[in-house]
Amino acid sequence: MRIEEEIKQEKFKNEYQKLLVNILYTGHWIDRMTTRMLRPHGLSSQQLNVLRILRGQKGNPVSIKLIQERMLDKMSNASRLVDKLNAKGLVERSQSDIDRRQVKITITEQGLKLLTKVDKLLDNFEEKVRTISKQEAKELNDLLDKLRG
Amino acid sequence: MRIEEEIKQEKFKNEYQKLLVNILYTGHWIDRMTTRMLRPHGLSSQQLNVLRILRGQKGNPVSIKLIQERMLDKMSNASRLVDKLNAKGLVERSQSDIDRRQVKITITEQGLKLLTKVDKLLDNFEEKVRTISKQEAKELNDLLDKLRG
DNA sequence: AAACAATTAGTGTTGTTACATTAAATAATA
DNA sequence: TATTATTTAATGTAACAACACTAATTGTTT
Repeated sequence: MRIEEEIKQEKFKNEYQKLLVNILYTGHWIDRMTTRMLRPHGLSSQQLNVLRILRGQKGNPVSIKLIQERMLDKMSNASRLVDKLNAKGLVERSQSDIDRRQVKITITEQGLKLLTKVDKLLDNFEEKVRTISKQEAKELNDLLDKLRG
Repeated sequence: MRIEEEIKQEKFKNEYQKLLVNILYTGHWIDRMTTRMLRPHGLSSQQLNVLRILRGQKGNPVSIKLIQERMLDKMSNASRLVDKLNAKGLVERSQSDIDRRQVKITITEQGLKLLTKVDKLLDNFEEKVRTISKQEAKELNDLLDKLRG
């Protein structure tokens, strides 16, 4: 559906302004979809992001700082997100021996299990997005990268 | 900058998953930029969105429902946003005569003035985005529309 | 007309985000 | 070594978002 119809605005100042709106809108759209899929499992999309980062480290403990750097939304409070995941038993925290400022976070078995379950759901969403070809997806990726300069 | 570098993740499951992440990331990026530009003027990006919708109606009074439909983020509380704008003297509200459930919102002179000031700032941001060609911007727009199905 | 359904705005609540600030530990420098 | 700067994590705060729910009004059906 054209962005003009989605937000019922037929005219934009130019193609660039329309693009900014379109990216924002599509981002919200993706966020909304994934949030809804995650809710029944008690996860927010940011929490999922953290879990995936931890899994990406193959069980190696990871500092809050590293999580922050890798997050989609860098300004969010990794500390508090980890708190919540910890309360649910999905991650564990321990003190670092080398640097006592640092905290080491690892994903638990339970966390990994939840991830695999949730991944399947999100695969379904990804399927829906395959209305564009692989080549087009690559073009989009390149253009977005270029856009951010 | 490539998305891989931005979030320090070198591998994605496939081009589609990368695309979802890339759109989310770029959306946040745009949001962050505009939020920062607006802050000195005491506006949030959602509030700006509402003001622009009102301006688009050329002074005609508009219901909360219409605002909601046209907003980028449809689930947000148009009521409360209008409250804030009203408190700042940027919009006015009155009761509708035909349907007493409805409320009519109009943008004030002050609101229009603020908008033109802020528009200039945002034009600067738009300039930054012109690293891609007009043709590429159009391609991006079309692909995003196609993606959402 | 009466009963029921739908629409419209507003509110209560919970969680999240952005940003500033603090506290503790470590690194760098005089 | 003592002092200062930097790094790391945590927290306080204000604003915003998502969703469910309520109240008032209007529309529809019998």
